[in-house]
Amino acid sequence: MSGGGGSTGRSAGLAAAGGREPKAAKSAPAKAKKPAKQGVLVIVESPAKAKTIEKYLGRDYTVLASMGHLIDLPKSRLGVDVEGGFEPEYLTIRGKAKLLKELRRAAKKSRLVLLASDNDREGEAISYHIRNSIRDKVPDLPIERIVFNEITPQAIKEAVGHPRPVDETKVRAQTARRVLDRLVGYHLSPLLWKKVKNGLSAGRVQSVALRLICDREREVEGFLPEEYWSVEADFRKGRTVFSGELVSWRGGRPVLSRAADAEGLVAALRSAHFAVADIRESEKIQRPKPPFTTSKLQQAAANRLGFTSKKTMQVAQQLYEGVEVGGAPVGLITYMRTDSTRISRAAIDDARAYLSAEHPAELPESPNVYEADGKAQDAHEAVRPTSVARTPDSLKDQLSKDQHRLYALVWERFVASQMTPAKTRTTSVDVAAGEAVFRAAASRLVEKGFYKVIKVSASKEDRAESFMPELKVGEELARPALRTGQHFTQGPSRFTDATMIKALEEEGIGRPSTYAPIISVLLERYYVTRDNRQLAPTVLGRMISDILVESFPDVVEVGFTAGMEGGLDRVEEGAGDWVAMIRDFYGPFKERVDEVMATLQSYRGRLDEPTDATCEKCGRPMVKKLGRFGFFLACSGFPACKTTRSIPLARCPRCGQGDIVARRRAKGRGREFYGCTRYPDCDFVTYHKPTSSTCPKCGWFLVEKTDRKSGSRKACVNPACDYLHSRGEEGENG
DNA sequence: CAGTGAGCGAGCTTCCGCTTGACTT
Repeated sequence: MSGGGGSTGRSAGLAAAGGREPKAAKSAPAKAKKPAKQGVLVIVESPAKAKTIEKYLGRDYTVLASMGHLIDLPKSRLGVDVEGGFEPEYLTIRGKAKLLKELRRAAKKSRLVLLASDNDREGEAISYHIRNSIRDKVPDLPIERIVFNEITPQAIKEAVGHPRPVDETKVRAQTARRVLDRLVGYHLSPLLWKKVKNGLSAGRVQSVALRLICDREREVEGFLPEEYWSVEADFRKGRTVFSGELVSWRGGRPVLSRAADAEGLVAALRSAHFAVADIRESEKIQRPKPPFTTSKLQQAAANRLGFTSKKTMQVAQQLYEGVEVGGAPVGLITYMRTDSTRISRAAIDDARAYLSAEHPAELPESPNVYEADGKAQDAHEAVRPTSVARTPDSLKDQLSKDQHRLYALVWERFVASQMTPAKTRTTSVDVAAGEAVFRAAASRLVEKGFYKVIKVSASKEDRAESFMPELKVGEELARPALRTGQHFTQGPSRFTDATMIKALEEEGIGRPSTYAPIISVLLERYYVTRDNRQLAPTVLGRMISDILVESFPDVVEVGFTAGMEGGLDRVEEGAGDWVAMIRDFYGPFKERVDEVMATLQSYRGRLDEPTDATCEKCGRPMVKKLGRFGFFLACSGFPACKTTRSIPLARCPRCGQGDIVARRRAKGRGREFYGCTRYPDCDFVTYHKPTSSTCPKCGWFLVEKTDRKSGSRKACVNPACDYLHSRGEEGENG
């Protein structure tokens, strides 16, 4: 074990970080003897983790939580010495002073401090800042760093036995990351304040996310759907009916772009004989998916449960912190912010023990192993249940509906990941008729494998099974009923929470703790709207994106973060100097900022969108504006005429005079609801967002309703009307 | 399943990444 004050070393680059360089250990034993110091202080990030670890470590150890970073750049100014060596000005984060004081006081009473923040770049920085802070007050106290990648008694004890100094190269990489983000964000944002509107923001991550949404919108708008037709045949053998699709015509792929083409083909087959030409059987092995990372959890919860990323994280946090299970609160899942699919040996044993009792036939001989993604920082395990014995069913009464559904998702995914594959047998039959070939296929799950535990998380495709009668090659079939169908090619889809996070993760942009906030910030700034779960840019969002792409193309490029990460890796390997890295970027960047600031035209005032509403006071047209509380209508005669109104979403079906507008509870918080402008004369209200369509049955307007299975659909607001718009069956693939 | 109601109109804003409660200005 290295002695007290261990972590000295080459840290010239970090002198910036608060000027708290380790002083060459002064003669330590000079101090007057104090009461014998008891115990070891361990500092982790999360209080829930602290509680667990304290149990594993026993009496000699006190475990406290830092709740993330305690030291950071100031909020109200740049806080980076861009004239000098880019030294960051580090301060105690507002509101964290008390906590930091407590940590120092606890350190003073200890004989050793073990810094156990997360085993990644940010965690190293957290440890570094805490170490410096404690060292300022208690200079001679030994402070060491320990790391572990899973919360099991063995892993913790192992870690405690192998302390090391804080890794200052890693800290330098984090400093570079922090400073770069600050420089980008705090220079680009004021540019937008000046050119567009106060309060706006831009940054390395949010601006790329916005750009992706804007680029996609352009593709959606530019897409021209093309009409095409299909021909299907409903064959019959005995009592079984099976369908085949036309796949070949005169030796090639059929091209049916008009109804007449399809009908002509059907006519040509009028006198054809239908006979089985080919039968093929194939088997497909489907392996279970790896356990959840944060990103995959958010995607699955969005797709299966209709949760936003934000909601997923809120509910996951509840499961992590614990729910009363037979008296004491028990953490039901492991830490929910992770980029790893790794699973501890103990958890694998837990799953295998459960499976050998419940599903012995689906227990593989050896555990399934999921390779860590190369990019993962891997500080935590995958998201999994803390005990497989706590099945979703057994917890049903103790959890809220949302908690239960999310827990089931996590549980099923993890247990399935340690089970045998599923096997599907597909029978594909070609039926020839004249110059046409129809193909019918049926799939059957011949070995259920991991699907035995997939219930809540099963998709429609998972459940689908189809049947095919016994057939022989050459066998003649009765003339089938032929159906033609009109289709249109499907264009690109707008991003949803799920696909946005997937795209960001694939590009290495953002971290598990930031995926949900990225989407939230775009919504809060009114850059983006989320309707029917789809993310679409507002006029403002496009304007911002266009300005940034035009003026700072490299920064809002998806590859920018990857380039930064490359630089950080070199810093971490000791091959690069973080100050040089920042200087190389900042020089040209700042020059460009100044240039744009001086030359770019102002977009202020161009934000107002014309509408066809007229001001009831002066008759001038009204425009759509963005205010502190969102969009509203204002008279274009402002400031001469100060009329404002909320944006009408529909005509009130109850009184027929008022408009339905979006409202929020006092103080701006709470869920949005939609009520009549004539309140309190008319008290019509709904929590469902109005659409522009009217009900074909009763004439009231339709609203968006979220449907657990298939996303959202339109339904009539009229409680006395049962109209439900059924979604088309298109868009099934992808 | 239940759950509900102002005013916005120039002024101090903003980044990314860690983590949870919340001092009273």
